Amino acid sequence: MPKNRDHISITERQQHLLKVLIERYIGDGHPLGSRTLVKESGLNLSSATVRNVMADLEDLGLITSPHTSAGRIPTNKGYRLFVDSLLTVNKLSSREVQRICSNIESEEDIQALLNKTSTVLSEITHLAGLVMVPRVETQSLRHVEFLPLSDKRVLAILVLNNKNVQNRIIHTQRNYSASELEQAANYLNRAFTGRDLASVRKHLLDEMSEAKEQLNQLMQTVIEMTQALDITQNSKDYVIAGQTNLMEPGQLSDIDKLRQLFEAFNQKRDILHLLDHALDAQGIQLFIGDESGYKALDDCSIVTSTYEADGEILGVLGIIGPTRMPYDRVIPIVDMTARILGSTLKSLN
Amino acid sequence: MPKNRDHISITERQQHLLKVLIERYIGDGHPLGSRTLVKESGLNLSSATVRNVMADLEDLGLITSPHTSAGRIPTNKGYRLFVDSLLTVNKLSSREVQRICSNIESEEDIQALLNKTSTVLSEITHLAGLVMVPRVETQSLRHVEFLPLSDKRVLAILVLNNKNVQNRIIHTQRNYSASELEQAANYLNRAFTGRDLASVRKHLLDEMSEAKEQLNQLMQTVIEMTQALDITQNSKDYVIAGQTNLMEPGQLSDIDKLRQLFEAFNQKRDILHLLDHALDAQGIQLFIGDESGYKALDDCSIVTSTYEADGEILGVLGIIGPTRMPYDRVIPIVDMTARILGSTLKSLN
DNA sequence: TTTTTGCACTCAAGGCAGGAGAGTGCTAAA
DNA sequence: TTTAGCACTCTCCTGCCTTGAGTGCAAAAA
Repeated sequence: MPKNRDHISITERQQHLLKVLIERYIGDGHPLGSRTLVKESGLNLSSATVRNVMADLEDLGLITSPHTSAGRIPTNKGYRLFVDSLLTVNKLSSREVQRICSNIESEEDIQALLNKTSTVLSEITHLAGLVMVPRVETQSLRHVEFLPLSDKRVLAILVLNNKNVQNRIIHTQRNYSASELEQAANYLNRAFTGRDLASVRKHLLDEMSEAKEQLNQLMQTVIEMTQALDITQNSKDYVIAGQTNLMEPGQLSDIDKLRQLFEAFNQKRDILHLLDHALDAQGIQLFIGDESGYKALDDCSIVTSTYEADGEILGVLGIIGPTRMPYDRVIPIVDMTARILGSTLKSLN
Repeated sequence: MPKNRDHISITERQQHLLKVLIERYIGDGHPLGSRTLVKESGLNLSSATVRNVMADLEDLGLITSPHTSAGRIPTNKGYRLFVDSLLTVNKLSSREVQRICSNIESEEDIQALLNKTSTVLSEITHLAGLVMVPRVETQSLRHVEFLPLSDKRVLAILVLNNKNVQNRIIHTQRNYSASELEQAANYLNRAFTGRDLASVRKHLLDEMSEAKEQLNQLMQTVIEMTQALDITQNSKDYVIAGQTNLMEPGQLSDIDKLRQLFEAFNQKRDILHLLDHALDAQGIQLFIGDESGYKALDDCSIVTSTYEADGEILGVLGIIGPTRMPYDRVIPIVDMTARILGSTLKSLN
């Protein structure tokens, strides 16, 4: 994750002009020339002076020109400096907060909740919304159920808190009868309801490490069912909404880039890696352009925030859009949405 | 569903030339002029004669020219005539059949199975694959489970045959205790396991219509749980794969059209309506261009087939792509995939 | 009557030149 | 350090011309 934190020190004036340039460019997408910039900046300078400043900023790698005589646009490095030290984020209007709340809080099914959150993010920002599903290992067990299938397989159904129902097929050493499985499920339900998955699993694995022969029939069954709790496998996933916003005229115009991006969405792998990274850091995180390290995301920025309940990080959500996006609006929106989702999840238990 | 079946009668020669023109156009995407067409056709005619024929075909609305002096391309009506009476479908090579089989049959989870089927369809045709999830009402009940939630709500979990696990939250008249719900579930499991959902529901509704007071406590609970079986609500869904194939250079090139199409995919509504229509007719169904009746699909053709097991139609699958697609290849692929999915689903029970 | 030949016509696309507009970099003066 | 002046460089648009592919029509040939 190459992040240019090598603290470039630039003068007040350079800062101010860079800020104005980026804000303006984000606004209308046109490269800024010295003439327009000096007018916009409110400074009492000639365009020639501004030209010199711009040349310096270009030397620092903060802005660039698409071609001779076309004005300047920010580079990724420029955006990075901008969001790190120049950006003034507006607080959300209470109307917008209200809008997010009312959309999210009405959902009672967890899948619908995540979908809705993603949709709200995309609609309010006109970008694509991403919501990673809450980490399963932090969720607590509410109920388990096992059904025998043919060929030494068992269908395991886990109900977690938040009405989150998971099911998977596990392969066992031998066939089990319905009543054996029922007993095992009863035992698990009695002993572990309300405990989080990770600790349940750990407890059972510890038990397994004791000499197997000493365990009675029931416990052996229970132990074998433990694999149903191995949620590391397919638990990582995310929900996306509003991809089509990225196809709007003003946005990413190169169809080939767009295709690569959509392929990344479908593959999910790269996006999940990225979200995983964002999960490690608490709070807001930005990936600008190639900072993400994935080629398909080169022309994109991703703004994420972890969401949490009771101080525990449950997952991460955010938006993805072109590098040229209104960061000052997007950042507080992502932040607020994460808070609301966190508290909604909490109240859902 | 406006389908031009007003049997246009055209001469042998017209047919032959139309066939060659369409095949060629599907091949390379360039409009055909009289010169090239006569060479391609193998007929011993001058280009002028062919020009006259082409003029006639244009009058009949079967071909059109994008602009003066640009050769001719098929209209939707032309494609329709082509697939209805001119098309010679190749049988699939056993290698391709093998490819479909080996990909599909290895899946044991129903969701994974549908995803895989969709993916195979898209990969083998280089178009987007669609698979509608099997109609729930034809599936049989394997197991039910009810868990009490707060606020007069109950979480219902239905396990259908095919390892298909569904869950939904239902709102009840009053709060139920865990043991009440357990009894109700036990009753249902004992009485109805193996029967298909529609008949279970009907049976219970009949029972309900009897004077309510006469029912004992247990049966009243059972009756109230019936709503969990009301699967008409959110059961309709489909799986799509390979959308990005439609963004490939040769395919739909207009980004705005593409956006509308992707929006239709996300909305799901229109696509589901269309698939529903295809469900009514047994076997292969084609919608060419605006025949579908949905604006977003104007430049697309959809090839679908119902899939079935034991003579019962379970659902529908197919592909979607530009009107200019290799129908002779696509049709047998869709057909074969439907057969294989049907038999795989059957063996999954 | 059908097919062919010959010819005028149309249109898209590509190449080329010229002008306008926007913007730059450099140098010399303030 | 800032400014003014100026030459220069691009893109973009416009108009113009040419080329090539293809059409439609009418008269001649089969």
